[in-house]
Amino acid sequence: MKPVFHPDMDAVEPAAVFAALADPIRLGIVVALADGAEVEARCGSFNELASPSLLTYHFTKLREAGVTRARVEGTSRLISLRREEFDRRFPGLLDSVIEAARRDPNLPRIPDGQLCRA
Amino acid sequence: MKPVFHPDMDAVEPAAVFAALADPIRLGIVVALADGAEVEARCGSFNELASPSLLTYHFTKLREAGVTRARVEGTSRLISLRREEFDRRFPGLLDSVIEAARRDPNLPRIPDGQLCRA
DNA sequence: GATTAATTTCAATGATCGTTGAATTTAGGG
DNA sequence: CCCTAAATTCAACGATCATTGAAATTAATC
Repeated sequence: MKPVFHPDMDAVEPAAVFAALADPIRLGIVVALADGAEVEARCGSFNELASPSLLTYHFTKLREAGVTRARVEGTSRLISLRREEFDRRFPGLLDSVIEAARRDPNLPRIPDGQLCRA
Repeated sequence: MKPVFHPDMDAVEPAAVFAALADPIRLGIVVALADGAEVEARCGSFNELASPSLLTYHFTKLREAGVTRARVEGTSRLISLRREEFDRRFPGLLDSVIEAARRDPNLPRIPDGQLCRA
């Protein structure tokens, strides 16, 4: 498995972050990761948001914007928010983003307990 | 002068807001409006960020996303942030957005005192 | 009413975006 | 070693994006 690229948080530009958040599916992923019981989630947990191929595309966008992290484990990938690092770089931003997105009625949601790391 | 459209703040979607903020020039406009001495600014105040034609395009994006307001006065248009309304809808978001953008070293800046409404 | 300054409109461009589907990689279990 | 599950890669598509420049609008001023 080839290593996954994660940008230096200091090199992450605000405009790039907002570009990553400018999509309902990606916002849905962020909210699910923030609200889910598990800190890490398999890509497959999001299968009802989009096709696997499209999910890979969206995960890449989020990861390259510094929002998420990906960890390889066997044939799975575990996705999580880069909470602490991101908050240090952009204090308060992720919280208000999540709070804003959480109230959006027509964001794609994934049922509770469907996020798993196993 | 034909009236300018402003969306109902309740109808503004988070993803659309982030799309509006996902551009350096528009972020520069938002920061300038937030930090400038004048609450309202003429479009022409931003002439060194982009051509007039391109500025119109960017102002439209910001306005349709609920971020800014435009008021017609004579041959000019006065741009301002929709602060209170926006904050009521998305508490804390604009503040952390501006704070994040303010620290971006390669955002286009407009010199202090160059914003004017006259 | 002609002139001028501020801004918009419009058509055109190349670039990027979100999406699809089919083919490929990778790793674990029989 | 084969099979299956999980996810990526790749080429293609139409849609939207940021940008340009030339032409049109609009209103204050002479």
